[in-house]
Amino acid sequence: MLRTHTCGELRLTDVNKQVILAGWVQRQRDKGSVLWIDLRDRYGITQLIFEEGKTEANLFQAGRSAGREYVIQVEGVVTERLSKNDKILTGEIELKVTKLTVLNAAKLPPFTIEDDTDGGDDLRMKYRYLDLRRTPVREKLQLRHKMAQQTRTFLDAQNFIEVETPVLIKSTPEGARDFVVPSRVHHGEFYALPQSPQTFKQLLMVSGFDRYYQIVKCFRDEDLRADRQPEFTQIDCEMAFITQEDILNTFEGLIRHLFKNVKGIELPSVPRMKYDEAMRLYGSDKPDTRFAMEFVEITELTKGKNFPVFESAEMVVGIAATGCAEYTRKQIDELTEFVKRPQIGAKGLVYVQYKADGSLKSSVDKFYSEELKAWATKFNAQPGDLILLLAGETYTTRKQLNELRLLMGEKLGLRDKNKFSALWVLDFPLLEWNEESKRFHAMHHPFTSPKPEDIKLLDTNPGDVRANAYDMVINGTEVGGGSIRIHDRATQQMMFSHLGFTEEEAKKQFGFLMDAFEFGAPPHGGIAFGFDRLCSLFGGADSIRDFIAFPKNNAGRDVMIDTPSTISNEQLKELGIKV
RNA sequence: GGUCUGGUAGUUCAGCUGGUUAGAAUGCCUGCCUGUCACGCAGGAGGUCGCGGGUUCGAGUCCCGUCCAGACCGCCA
Repeated sequence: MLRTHTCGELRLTDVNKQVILAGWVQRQRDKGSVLWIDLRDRYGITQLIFEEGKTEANLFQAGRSAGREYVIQVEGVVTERLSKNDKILTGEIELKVTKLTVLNAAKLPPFTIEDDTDGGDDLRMKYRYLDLRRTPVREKLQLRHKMAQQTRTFLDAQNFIEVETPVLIKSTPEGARDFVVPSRVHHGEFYALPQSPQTFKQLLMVSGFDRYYQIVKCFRDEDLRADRQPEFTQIDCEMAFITQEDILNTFEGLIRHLFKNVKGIELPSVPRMKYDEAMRLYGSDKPDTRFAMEFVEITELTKGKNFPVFESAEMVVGIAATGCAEYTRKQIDELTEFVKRPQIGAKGLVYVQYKADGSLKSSVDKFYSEELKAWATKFNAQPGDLILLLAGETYTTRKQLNELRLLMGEKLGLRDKNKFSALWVLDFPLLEWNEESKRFHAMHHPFTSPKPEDIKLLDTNPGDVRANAYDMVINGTEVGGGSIRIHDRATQQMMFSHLGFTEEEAKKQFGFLMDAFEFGAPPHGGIAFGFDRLCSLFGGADSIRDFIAFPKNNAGRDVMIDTPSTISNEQLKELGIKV
C-alpha cells in the first residue's frame, strides 16, 4: 500500500503516529517560514506542515514546488495543531512531513478543483475526470450509489431477483426512435438498443420469475433536455399474480424505503389521484403537489356579458395566488408576457385583484363589475389574493394554466427543493391521438391492458378508453410509470390492430411475445423508475447530468471522448454500409 | 425541425446610443511574510473580442451567415 491512512480519517487520537498519506495537492499556503499543503483524496483533506528550522531544507523546497493537483505521497508524524479549524473533520491535527515523493506531477487544471469551481459546463465536461474530483459532484455519485444499494436491499428483501436482459435487440416502430447497431455478419441487418427491457421482463413472467427487477441502461434516440439523456438508467420491475393495488403498495414501499434510508425522511403514504382529476385540478398529468393553488373553473359565471373572449371560450379557468393582489401593473404584464410566449401560447391573461380592503379590481371590470364577488367566492379567495384567469379550449387552456401555476408556485417560494410530495396518478388514457400520423398511439405502450369495462369503447370512442396504467409523480416530476399488462394473445392482437398494425406486422414485430402468451402466461404488471431523475430529485438538482459520471451534452455529444464520430472506410465496408 | 439566451485574458464575467492604449475578479509567475486554512502584502505576464462576410471614416458593440454551448417547444410507446 502506498498509504497507511486516507486524508479524511486522522484525528487528535492519532497524534504522534507515524503515517503515510497519498493524494492530490489541493492548495499551498506559503507563509515564508511555514508552508502548509492541503492534501486531498476522496475521503477528505489533511493539512501538511513544513517549517523552517524543523523541516530539512530540501524537503521544504520539494513541498514548495509541488503544485496544484500534483499527486504526492508523504510520510510524517501526526501532531496537534496550534490553531485549529473546526470546518473540517481533520481540523485538529496536521502532519509534520518527514518525506515527500512526487508520484506524478500535474499540469495546471483548466478550472479550479473546488466546491464552487470557476469552470463553465463546457470545460467541466471536456475535463470531466477533473470535475469529478470536486466534492459536490463526487457526493452526487455517492448518493447515486447509495440509491442503487438501497434499491437492491429493498427489492431483494421482497424476493425480487435481478436478471440481466440483452442490449442488442430488435428495432420496433412504436415509441421513441431506436439507436441502431449494424450487423457485420448480416449485411443490411441491424440490432437496436433497448428503449426498455419491456418485452423481456414480460417473458420472464411467463418463465415464472414472478418478481424481477433490474437496474438497467436504456437508450432513446430523441432530443435531449436537462433531465433527459440518450442513455439513461431505469429501475425496471415486473411482478406476476398481482393486482394494480399490489404494485402500488410494493413500489410505494420502495420509494418510502429510499426516502427513509437515503435521506432520513419519513415520507407519508402516497396519495392517489385519477388522471382526469389531475388534469382538471392542475392541468397536468404530473402535478407538483408541494402546493395547492388548484384550478377553479368559472365558465358558467362568465357567460352572457358580451365579453367576446370568455363568451367564445369552451372553458374559463384560473388560480388564486395568495398575497399577490398588490402586484404592480408591470408584474402582471410580465405574467401576461409569460403566458403569451410561443411555447405556452395563451392569447392573454385576465386578472382580478382582491385587495386587502375587500374591493375587487379586474382587467375586465367593463364587463363583469357585478360578477367579481361571485368569482372570488367560487375561488374561495381571501383579501390579498390575485386571481389569474385563462380562457379557451379546455385541454390547451389547462395546459397553459399549468405553466402559470408552476411559475406562481416558484415566485411564492412554494417549490422548496427540500420538501417532497409524492403522488400516484392512476387511470391514464390507453390511447392518445397523434396529429402527425393521424392515428391513435399507445399513451404508455402497446402492452398496457385496457380497463375491462372500457373495452367496448375501443371501436367507438378510442380516446376515452382508460388503461390500467399508473405514474408516480414527485414534486411535479414523473419518476416512474407502469401498467398491468395484457397477458393473452387475443387482447394483444386486438390492441395491435387498434394501433394500426396489420396482423402480419404485429406478428413480425411481436410474434414471440404473443406466442409466449399462449404457453401459460400469468397475469402480470410492473413499473419502471427513472433512476437518474430519482437521484437528481433526491439530490435537489434540476439536471440529471451531475448524477451521471460521464453524461452527454445538449446535442447528444460527449465532448471529452468526442463522440459520435466518424468511422473508417474499412469499418464501413466491413459492415456493408455506405454513408 | 423551431424559439430564446450566451460565446471578450487560463477561468468566470463587465464593456451603455459604434469613437484614444479592451477592464475587473480569480488563477498563474516573481518577491516579502512564523499559525495559515478562500492566508495576507507588493509587483508582473497574460487578448486573432468563436469563425466568415457586410455596413461605416471607424465594429467587441450594428446587419447577414455559420459553428459551439445552455434552456425550452416539437419529439420522448
